[in-house]
Amino acid sequence: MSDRVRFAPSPTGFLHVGSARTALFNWLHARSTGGTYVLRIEDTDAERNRPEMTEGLLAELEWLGLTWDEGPFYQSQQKERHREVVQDLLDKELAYLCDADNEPVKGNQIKDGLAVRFRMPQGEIIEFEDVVRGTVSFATDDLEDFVIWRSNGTPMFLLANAVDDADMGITHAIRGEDLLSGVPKVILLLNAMGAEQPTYAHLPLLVNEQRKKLSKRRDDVSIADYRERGYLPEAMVNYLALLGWGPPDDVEIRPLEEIVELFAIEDVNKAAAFFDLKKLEFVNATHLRDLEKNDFIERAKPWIEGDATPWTSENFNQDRYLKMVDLVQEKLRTLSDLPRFVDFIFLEEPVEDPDSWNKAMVKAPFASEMLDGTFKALTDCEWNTETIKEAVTEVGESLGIKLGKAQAPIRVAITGRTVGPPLFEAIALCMDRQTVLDRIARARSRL
RNA sequence: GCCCCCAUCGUCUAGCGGCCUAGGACGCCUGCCUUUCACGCAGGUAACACGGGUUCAAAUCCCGUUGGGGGUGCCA
Repeated sequence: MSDRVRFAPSPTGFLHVGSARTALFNWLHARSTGGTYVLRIEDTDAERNRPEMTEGLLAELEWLGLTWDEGPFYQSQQKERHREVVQDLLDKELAYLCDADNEPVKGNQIKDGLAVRFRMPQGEIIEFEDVVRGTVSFATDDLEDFVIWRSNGTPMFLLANAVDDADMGITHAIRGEDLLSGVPKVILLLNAMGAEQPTYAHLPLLVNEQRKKLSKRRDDVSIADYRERGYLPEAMVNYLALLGWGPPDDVEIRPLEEIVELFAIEDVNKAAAFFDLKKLEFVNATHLRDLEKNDFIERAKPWIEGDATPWTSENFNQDRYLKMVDLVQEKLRTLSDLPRFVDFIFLEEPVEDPDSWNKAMVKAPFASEMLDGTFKALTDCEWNTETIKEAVTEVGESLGIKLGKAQAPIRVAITGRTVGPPLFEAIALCMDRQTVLDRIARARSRL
């Protein structure tokens, strides 16, 4: 029989990077073993459960390419089944009723206003084999009776989780280590139901710089935010796969299809992993660079066409943009970097970066001579990359400075920044002479 | 407090008793290239937490210590 795994998030309204990693590892296990990947929404907490909360979750999973084979199933729809199991446990006296003060109440019938607690056996050792952690064991003496049915008539997570996994024939429970200590209770529940227990695999937690579990409150954990900040889904899953697992051939940057071939849940390691934005940026930049040009253009559209662009749609020029793509694609770390690499060709005046101005103009004693000389040289030269480069080079040489330094004031005058695309190509291909001369003159007048 | 888990460069990892004077990647530093750079290339920095065992041999096995994390809800 083939493996059945599930990703079982609670509907918190967005997809967390830690959850995404769990989803990914489940998905990888299913795909690499020919198993089935089920999506189940654990929405037993009625107060927090609103249908729109799951929409974003599903959208982000699809964006990442982690599509499911079955589901989404909603745990809340199994309520009657859950009730049946709880009642059965009451009948067998493996559970008991209790009131709001946790005082036991006589009776063996589920009743509104009363919760149901599972009776923890004494003197037992619960032991299980975790695929990533090895043998793990708990003494029931350290565990307490726990609620399986709320007084408001809804099942608790442990109960619903155990019942649903059993009913759905889940063979492998792959999830975060934060759920490890709940396992003995689930095993007790499964035993009481006479159900088989799945194989467990507890993934190492994703942590922040303080080595604490990534949290919604203090850390950037929303997959949607990363999407909006210009990260590619293939980069996200690629990076996430590297947290807690490593490719046997040391090739880290690669497509998901290859990771599927190499992945094995047994190879996942135990230690918590720091979510390193720097490395994510590197992975993203690499995937961005590897994009075929048309694909890049397609993916970049939201950053080029929306209302949020620094230029107006009338000033945008598609032909010039397409020429710029060749010059900037390899330099970007995220797609959100794109606008500021190309904005100067579409704006009336370049955006002025104060640091750049200070560095290339104020602190460079030759800045005004460079601007004057270049203005003159560009007034009547031919308009192509080589002649423009030559002109700037010559002006620089006449002042005794190399091109690297000489181009800086020109770059800042025209683009507003010291960092940007190759300057002469951008000017020759995407700007007209008058605009360039105007910008040089304007910068000169401000020195 | 109690229970559970974890421990290789700053970070992510390779290593599963000898191939390890510990490999790769990110970051950082240096140099080269050069039209800036967030591109490329070549180098460099840097780790087996500590203490006991076991063994001819330990990063790899065992025990302890220390450190870190997680869990201990009528949240999931």
